[in-house]
Amino acid sequence: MASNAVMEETLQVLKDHKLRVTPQRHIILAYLVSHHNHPTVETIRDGVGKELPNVGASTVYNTLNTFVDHHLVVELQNGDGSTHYDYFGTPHYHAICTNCGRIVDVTYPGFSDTEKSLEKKTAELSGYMISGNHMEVYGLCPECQIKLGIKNNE
Amino acid sequence: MASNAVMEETLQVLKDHKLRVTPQRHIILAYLVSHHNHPTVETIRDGVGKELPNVGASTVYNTLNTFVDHHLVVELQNGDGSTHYDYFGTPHYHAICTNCGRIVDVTYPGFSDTEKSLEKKTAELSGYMISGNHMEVYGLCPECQIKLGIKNNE
DNA sequence: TTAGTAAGTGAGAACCATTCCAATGTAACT
DNA sequence: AGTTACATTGGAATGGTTCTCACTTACTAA
Ligand SMILES: [Mn+2]
Ligand SMILES: [Mn+2]
Ligand SMILES: [Zn+2]
Ligand SMILES: [Zn+2]
Repeated sequence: MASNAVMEETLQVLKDHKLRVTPQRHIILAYLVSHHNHPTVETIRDGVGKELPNVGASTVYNTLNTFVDHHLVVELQNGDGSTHYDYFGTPHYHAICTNCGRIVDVTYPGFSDTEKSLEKKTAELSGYMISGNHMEVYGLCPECQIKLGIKNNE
Repeated sequence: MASNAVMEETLQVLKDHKLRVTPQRHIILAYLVSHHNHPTVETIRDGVGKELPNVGASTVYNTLNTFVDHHLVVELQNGDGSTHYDYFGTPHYHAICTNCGRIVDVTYPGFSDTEKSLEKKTAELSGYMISGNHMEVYGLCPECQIKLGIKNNE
């Protein structure tokens, strides 16, 4: 469940974006703000089951699509067939395990400069009017390295 | 249709990867090598219709998945609902139009260094054993800028 | 405070890209 | 040429996402 502070913060975020404040939107956004597990729609429905026992799947999809349109949330595919969602409060990118699908956040000092530089170069070379980017790095997560016998469990 | 040189090149690529050389694989790979339009499965089936009039959809999917497994081809989503495929002979990344879905190739001198640096930092920070990355930049393509009245058609 | 209204919700049907299946065909090796 | 493991095919199945529409609700302007 989301803390009082998170509920206030998300209420303000919805208002700032001129989105109608419905219980569904408020609770789903609060869930995303307080969980960084890159959940699927199914995971989100389970996660908000206490507060929204009868929320429709279409409502969750509609809500998330609205958040994506307003750039509050980003979509991620990790190859397991369903879309994952991520509240994007602070800039970061993702490392995705090619074996188990685990998604972890990554950032480092200077990442923002790398990003800006990539966008600037892209604008010059392509003529596109840039609005954003996605960077993902693929590999085996530490657990899968052990599981597959590639790295010893020290 | 693919040139003789492309047919020889792709034949060798299949052999190098120890893939059985079937007409379907040979022709589909040749199509991808000689078309940089980031086609969907439907586009590919149309494109090889002359040489493979009765190719099954499942064969195209199987073939492409095999190529992806062997890192010959990468998958791209541009939000239009179906997957796009790209022969990845030379490293580059993509600018994707958020309005019409157009995908264009981008690269610049030093891009490879940016990539390597990102992968190295990611390995250090996440513990993942890195095998690759995807970088995408989003924005409005020049045509859509004009179409939407954001840029004047000079 | 109270309509009035545009927008959001929910259950289920529909959609459709992709995968699965079982039968048939074939590339590669001997 | 014979063997065999693998590839191809068309059709059925799958399943994540969108659509439909009757109902409800959050905002707004008297
Ligand atoms: Mn994240
Ligand atoms: Mn490309
Ligand atoms: Zn893993
Ligand atoms: Zn465009």
